[in-house]
Parts: sequence; C-alpha cells; structure tokens
Amino acid sequence: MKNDPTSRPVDAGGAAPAKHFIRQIIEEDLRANTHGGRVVTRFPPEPNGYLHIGHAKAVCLNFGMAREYGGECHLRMDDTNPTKEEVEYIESIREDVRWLGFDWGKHFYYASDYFDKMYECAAQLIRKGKAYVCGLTAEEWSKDYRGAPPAPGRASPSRNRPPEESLALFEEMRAGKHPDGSLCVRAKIDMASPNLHLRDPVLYRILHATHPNTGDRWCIYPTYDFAHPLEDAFEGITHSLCTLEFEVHRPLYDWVIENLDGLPSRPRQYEFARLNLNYTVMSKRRLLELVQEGRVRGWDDPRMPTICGLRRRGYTPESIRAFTEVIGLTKYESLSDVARLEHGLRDDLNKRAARRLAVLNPLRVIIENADALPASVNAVNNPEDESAGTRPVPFSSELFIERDDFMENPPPKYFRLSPGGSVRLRYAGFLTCTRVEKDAIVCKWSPPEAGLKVKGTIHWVSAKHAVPAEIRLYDRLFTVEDPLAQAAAEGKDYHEFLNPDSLVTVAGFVEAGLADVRPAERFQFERLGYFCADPDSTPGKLVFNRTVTLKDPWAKAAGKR
RNA sequence: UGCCCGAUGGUGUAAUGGUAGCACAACUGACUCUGGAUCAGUUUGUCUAGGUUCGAAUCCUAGUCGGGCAGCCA
Repeated sequence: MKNDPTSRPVDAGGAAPAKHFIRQIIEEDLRANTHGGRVVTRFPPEPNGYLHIGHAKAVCLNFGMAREYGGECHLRMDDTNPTKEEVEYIESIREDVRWLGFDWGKHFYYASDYFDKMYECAAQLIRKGKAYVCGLTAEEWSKDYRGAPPAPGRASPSRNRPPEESLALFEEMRAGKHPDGSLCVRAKIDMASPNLHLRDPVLYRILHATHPNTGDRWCIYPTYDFAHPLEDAFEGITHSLCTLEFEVHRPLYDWVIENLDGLPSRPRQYEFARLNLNYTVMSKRRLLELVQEGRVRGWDDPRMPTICGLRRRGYTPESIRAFTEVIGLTKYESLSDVARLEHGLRDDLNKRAARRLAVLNPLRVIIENADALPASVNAVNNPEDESAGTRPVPFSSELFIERDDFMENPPPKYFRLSPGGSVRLRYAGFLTCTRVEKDAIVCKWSPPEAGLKVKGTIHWVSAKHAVPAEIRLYDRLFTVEDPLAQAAAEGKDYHEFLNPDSLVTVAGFVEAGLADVRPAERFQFERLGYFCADPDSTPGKLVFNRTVTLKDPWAKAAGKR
C-alpha cells in the first residue's frame, strides 16, 4: 500500500503525500472493510456565495480522497434554507469545481431532492416518541428552557405531547396552517447534556419562503443538523468530512443516524481544520463586504481569494491543487503563508509559460549607430522547454527599456545601465550608454559577437513595433497577516489594514507578437513576472494582469536599504 | 462558566514508544544571455511541571495557552 503509485495524488510534486489522519482513517476502514470497501465522499456547499480557496481545500480533499482510493465524490448543494440561497451561485460553484479539475459524474444532488424522505424520517421519530412538536418561540427557548451549562435546561411544556398530537401538528405545519416560528419539531434527547446540541435540538422549522429548487411546495424545512446526516446516509456517503466547528455536532449527527430505522447506510463524520491564508480575509461575509463596499471590482477581482478571482489573476488549477496537498491536514487551526501558494504557482508557470518581452515603465533609448542594426532578433520561448521553440522579435534604433534598469548615479552592485556603462540586451547584443538627454538616453549598440564583459542583462521592446498595453499590478489585499485578528486586538476596524496599493495600473508596452492574445493566456514577461491577459483585453486595447512577480533579490535588498 | 478539540523551527507540517525529518521563508556560495530557474550549504523547533519506561514529540496526570459550541444559520 505504501509504495502503490496509484494511491498518490497527482500534484504532490512526485513525492508520496503525507499520510494525514483522514488517509489513515480511510485506509483503516478499507482494511477492516467497514463500508464494504467503498469510499464515498461529498462536497456540500450551501449555494449562498462564491467558492474561495478555503473551499478549494475541501474540494480537493473530498474529490482527492475519492480519486485516490477508487471511490466517488458527490457534489451536493446544501439548500435547506431558502431565505439564504440563490440559484445564481449554483452554476458558479459547478464551474469552479470543474475548473479545479474534478468531475462528479452523475453524482450532482440537492439536499432538497430528499425533502419527502426527510419529512418521513421526522414523522418516524415523532411516532417513536423521539421527537415532538414544540410551541415555544425561539426567544422563550433560549431564555427560559435551554439553560446554560453547567446548569441543566428545563423541559419544554410540549415535551410529553402524545405522538399522535405531534404528528397532527407536524402535518398542519406542512400544510401551512401555522406562521413562521410558531411551532417547530424538536428531537427529544437530553435537557441536562453538557453539549447544547443535545438539548432537544430543532429538526424542522416553519419558513414561508419560495425555495429556488422546490418553489412553494414546502413551507417547513429541515435544519442542517437533521438534514446533513440524512443526506449522507441516503447517498451512501462513507466519510463525511467537514470543518472543526462541527465537531460538537457529531453526537447529534450520530443520534439521528442511530435512532432512525431503514436508513440505507451508516456514514461517519470527521472534522479537519479550515484553511486560513495570511494577508487576506476568507469569510463569505467579509468577502461580500469588500465587493459591496467597492473595495474590489467584484467577486472575481484578481485580488480576491475566491476561485474565480484566482482564475482571473492567472493561477493554474494545478498550483492550487498542489497547494492544498502541501499545506497538510490537521485538527488545529493555523495560518498558511501565501508565499507557499505563490511558490507553487511560480514552479508550475516556470515550466509552462511562454516568455515574452514587455516594459512596464518605459525609458526611451536612442541607438546612435543605427546603420548596423538587425531588423529582428531570435528569442527563446521557454528555456525550460526546448520544444517551445523560438520566435523573431522586431528590433530597431529606438527602444524602450525599464526605467529601473537605468540609473545616472548607481549604487554599488548595480548591474544595469548607467552613463558610460554597458549591459546585455536580452537576445540582442549589448548597449553602452554614451549620454543622457532630457527624455531619452543615447546608446551605442554592439552585436552579440562583441562579447562585452557585462554583469547584467535587461529586457526591452522596439519602440516602433511594441504594442501599448494596460498592465494591472496586484499586491496583497491587506498590509498585515491577519487583518481581522489584529483589528480585534488593537481595537481597530480591519479596513484600516486594506493595502492602498493592492492595485496599480500602468501603461506599458509589450512585444508586437502579443497583439492578438486571447484572454486567460499566460506568459512570463522576462525579468518581471508571470502575467495573463484579462477578460477586459481586446485586440485594440490589451489588458494584462500580473499574476505573480519573479523572485527579485535586488528589489528585496533595495527595500531593506 | 460548562463541555469538546488542539499545541513540533519564522510559517506549514512529518515522525503512531527507538537517530526530531521535509517544504516554504531567510541567509551563504556556485552557475547562468532572466539579479529568474537550477545546484550546494547554513540558521532556527517538541508549551510547562510531574509521572510511566531501558528509552517519551508520542502514553498518563495537572497546569498554561489557543480554537470551537450556547441560531428555528450552515
């Protein structure tokens, strides 16, 4: 088993993945034949927002375990609360899961598919005397009955209502004869339990709301605690993986399964720590705030940690999958470093992205010996991939180079251009600066054969041929690692930590060959970083997003000075 | 407050009673037509106190710290 290559996930960089506790549980179950040798998982989002990288961890875990152990993974919309869910999110969730590289096959479900069966299950519990219809309001319940541990709670006056009477009321609830909140179905468990979830939790509540899927067919809806174990049991889920906050719900999950007859399977719930990433926020509520307040341009703003944001930014699904594997899986909360995500992305793009020349902040260069110039030079498309070949790049006597690549008074160890100095022009010989004018520098060009001894190589584009492009430079959304925690600790509003420079738009130039890029095409602009064409980009007006910079020791050292 | 869960370098993790390892980050150096990539190397860690044991990151007890629950949200 240990050396079985088929049991390894695709993106673990060749190394065997860590046998985290979920893998151990699954392998133990397989050995013991706990679920008849089956592995069935599910990803159960509530369709009330867009998926973010935290969800990607759950998606990759659930689909990944199924793939790895020859099982299946269901995609299930957990739509048990019509007051919060909307159809518009459903397709975006499906798209994001697909983009991440997973396939649910025919196993796409809605919790609402099971409303009839769930109703029957509640009726069964009532008939058995294990549930009852309670007439207390939510407020009365929490104020006077539920109690606060260590003190026990008080029994609802309806707790011993005869099953026939509860059943009749339940039927009336369903028929719409009672207003929202007037009645609910409660499990009869233990009003003295130190676990609040076992003090007669609500199983069904009245909600006169139109459901995106079932319309007005129902006005009563099951709660998460009742619905989730049932959905899992109906679908034959073997390992129901959820986040840590559901740990205390597990006894109730088990209670529901154990007290119902006729369930087709016996699922088990296991909990893992959700993903936290530094320099961003992850909750749906905060993300929604950023969108609504106009701090970002939308859910798919490339600065957002949403899947659609990362996609637009230029992230590859492979790098996201690799990230979710490499951060591991534990039962304690931690804060992962985005540097890890970025590392995986560079690693991936370095091998795949075609190299191009682009200048973000142009400085005009006039070549004084224009007579001997080639019309074009041959550039390597990808030094990591010989099969990518080469391309011609037009050359001329007027170039743009990066403003950062020239200094009149350079500090020590500056390897670039300065008056009297020389540099290599990437793929195109050498430049020696002879004088500085107001809006340009004048240089002498030497061919590659000149073999000048230089320390640096700089990128360039031909001013006559280059195409103007809008280039959007992104940086982290927040200036501190954990904006919410720090705001709470310092009594501040987390908005104070918003990075004002998270988006800087510049007017640059890209080499002529890029004039007809299609949105989402990814490139490395040499010496600058990885970029991708934005959906806003058209042949007449190019727009690129900087996905991530290249590592830049010089810039870092400069930042320290 | 009660109950539940947890704690390993700066960060994320591995070691399942037997040499504390890996990755990211940081720092050196080599190489290089990307100050990229690659390669070599360095620095840094078992929350505390007791106990069990030939031997404890691992098991036990207590404490400390952190997280979670107290919606008819999920």
